[in-house]
Amino acid sequence: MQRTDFGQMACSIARTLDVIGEPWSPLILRDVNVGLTRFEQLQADLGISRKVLTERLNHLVAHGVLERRPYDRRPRFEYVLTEKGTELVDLLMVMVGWGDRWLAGAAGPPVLYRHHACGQVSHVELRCAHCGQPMHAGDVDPLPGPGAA
Amino acid sequence: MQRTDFGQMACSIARTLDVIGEPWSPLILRDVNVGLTRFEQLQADLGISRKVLTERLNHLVAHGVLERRPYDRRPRFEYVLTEKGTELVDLLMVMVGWGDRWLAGAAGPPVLYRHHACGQVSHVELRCAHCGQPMHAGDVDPLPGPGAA
DNA sequence: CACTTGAGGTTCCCTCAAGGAACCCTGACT
DNA sequence: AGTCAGGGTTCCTTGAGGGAACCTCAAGTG
Repeated sequence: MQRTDFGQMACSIARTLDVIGEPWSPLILRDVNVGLTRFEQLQADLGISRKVLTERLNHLVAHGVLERRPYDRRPRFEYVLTEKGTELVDLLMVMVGWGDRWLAGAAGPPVLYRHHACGQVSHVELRCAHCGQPMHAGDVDPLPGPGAA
Repeated sequence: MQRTDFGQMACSIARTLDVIGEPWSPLILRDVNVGLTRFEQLQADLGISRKVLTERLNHLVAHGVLERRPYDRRPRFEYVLTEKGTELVDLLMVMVGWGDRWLAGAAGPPVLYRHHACGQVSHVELRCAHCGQPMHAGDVDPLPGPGAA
């Protein structure tokens, strides 16, 4: 697929895409996050080619997003999110928010999320980690960082 | 690319991927967001094939994420973010946050962001739009929504 | 013991998308 | 009329995704 190597670019967006930018990868993480952790479960739920599923899982394991671990004395394995992978779920939640708002149509969102802390059906909002105020497209200025090219 | 049609799935993640899941699309949005709005600018900055760039721009325009508009009496066009597209930048900011944290390495992040409201270099944090408390992977329960399959 | 079963892949072929270079079209400028 | 630049389009080659068939290992069954 991606013949251009995004991982070498001096851009955190490109680097993130190098890890989860291939087709199916975010959907695999979504499924793993809700407990579909085995090869057969993922293949059945997604309808993905077994070959591609193998490639994606290996890639995600190689990048430390998933951990492959045995769950039986037989050669059976499940894939679980690492801490690195768990934090990627934030990205999925933002995708859900945008998709719900702009793509759900008249039928409404296919899934709702109840927030444990308040018990309400809600969605994510982006805030500044420093001051807690909203932080969106026009609210920041980019500056060259230490890892700039 | 994506031969499987994610747009038809009853999942906001899959639907979002149908819009911006193809290779290069998030990087195009990143560039447009920082003012690289013309075909030649995008092609030069990204190093993307002209053919693929054409396809991506048409796709993003067709989905209402970008607007193509003339900026000269000659047939010259620029691509600008719609409101729908501007809200997608949230997704990019979360990708930046994750990439900075997990992929930047010893060199540190290539770009820093100063938040207008507080003036500090900061990053985004996900909060519940209802109660304002943190909202991450384990903080929600999914429920079937009105648009469920 | 041989036989079956199921998870977790691997191999094969086919099609179509990405990369890349060359080419084209249009309107302004000289 | 000739040139130039922006914004594409066309063509070919390579390689990734889809899909079906096949393989392997260990446990369970008779």
